[in-house]
Amino acid sequence: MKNTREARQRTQQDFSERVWQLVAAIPSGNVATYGQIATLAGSPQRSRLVGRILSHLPAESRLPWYRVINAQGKISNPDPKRQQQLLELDGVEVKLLRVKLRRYQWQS
DNA sequence: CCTATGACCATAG
DNA sequence: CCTATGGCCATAG
Repeated sequence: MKNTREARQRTQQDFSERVWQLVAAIPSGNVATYGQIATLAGSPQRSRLVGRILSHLPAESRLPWYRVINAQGKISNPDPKRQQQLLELDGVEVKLLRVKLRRYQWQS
């Protein structure tokens, strides 16, 4: 298995596509964690990259990025107000930027 | 190459 | 509950 720049980019592209696919599959009313998405996408170590990928979505994207929060159940988006509002439209309770994972975490 | 910086995470105190 | 720490990975300078 050669390790060319192209090959590396391809695997990262694959990862991104899986992330998009998985995020799109999170049902309304549920949330997932960055680590959960990374694990389901096949790379448990890349939770950080999941956040990066979501942060780079085009503004007009219809992907429900706001359904992804951190492992503590907390919104870690630097601009959390919009995310909280969108989650509440889903019927998810948010208190002090926090969601009860026990209740809302996506059981994939 | 090295350092700094993230929408992260688990663990320890 | 909080902060600190070490680990992780990709990108930018």
